Amino acid sequence: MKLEEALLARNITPTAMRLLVLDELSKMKTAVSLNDLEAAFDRADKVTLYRTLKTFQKHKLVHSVEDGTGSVKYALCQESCECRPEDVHAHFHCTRCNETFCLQDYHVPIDSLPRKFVLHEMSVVLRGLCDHCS
Amino acid sequence: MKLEEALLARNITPTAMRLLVLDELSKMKTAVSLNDLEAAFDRADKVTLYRTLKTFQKHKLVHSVEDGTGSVKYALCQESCECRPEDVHAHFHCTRCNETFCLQDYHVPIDSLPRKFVLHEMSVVLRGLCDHCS
DNA sequence: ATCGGATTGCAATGCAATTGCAGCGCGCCT
DNA sequence: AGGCGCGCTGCAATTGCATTGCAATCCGAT
Repeated sequence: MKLEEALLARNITPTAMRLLVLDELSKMKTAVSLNDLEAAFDRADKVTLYRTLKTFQKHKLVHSVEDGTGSVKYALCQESCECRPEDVHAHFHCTRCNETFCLQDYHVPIDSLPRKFVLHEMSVVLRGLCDHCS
Repeated sequence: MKLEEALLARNITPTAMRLLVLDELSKMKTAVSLNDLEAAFDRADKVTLYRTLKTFQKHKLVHSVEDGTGSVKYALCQESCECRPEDVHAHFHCTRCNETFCLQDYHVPIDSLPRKFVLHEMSVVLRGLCDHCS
């Protein structure tokens, strides 16, 4: 099955829980918070979901965004993603509907860092109104 | 006095506390957290410092960064700053010394947002090693 | 069948941000 | 000069999210 393959491809041992979480995430159109994810399940322990996301993140299956709402949001990575700075896309947080979107093809040019600064990761968050709310 | 003028220019009524905070901030070379600021004073209430920063921020005397450490950092705005997206500069968080720098002249081009998305603010955080730590 | 490491669930903790309330100071009005 | 009101300050307490410890459970390998 496709979901299981995705886990294996990232060296994550597939468990029932993880498959369910991955399934949910793949249905999500926006980046979701831990609470959002919990709400998508009838009964699932929040900490387990938390750790599942952490595992996914460690293996680069999902990436996280701090969109300024105080709670971290998570979204699936693209298949080719290695979460290197050049892989990073921007995120857009709508201050009206409170959704956070992955702007997959909004990449940020990385040039002219000050001398001797070494870049490992980057995060770009835009805020405003999304297409539905503007 | 110069500090007092700065407050007045931003329509902030100058108080002893605020002058002290502004003085401290102007000495800081990096963006600082509430805890950092508190540590710079012998005895000052954290909540007062918190509210002072909030006031400064509302009046665009300081801007804030969420650098991913979990605690918000604050730094003085440039004189001309209105905190509009085009005023925004990037921030660099060194994962080794844990300092967060304002990259005053690292601006981010804002082009090609998806249709009907309206941009109000933006935040760009780079992570890696600073010049001292690399 | 058994063993051991990984996974899950539940309880509890840590920490930063935020709010409520009381006291205080300072300017303003009479 | 006295009194009022508003904003500022300090202290106590609460909220909410992230994170950890521990016990129970599952699953694959021997």
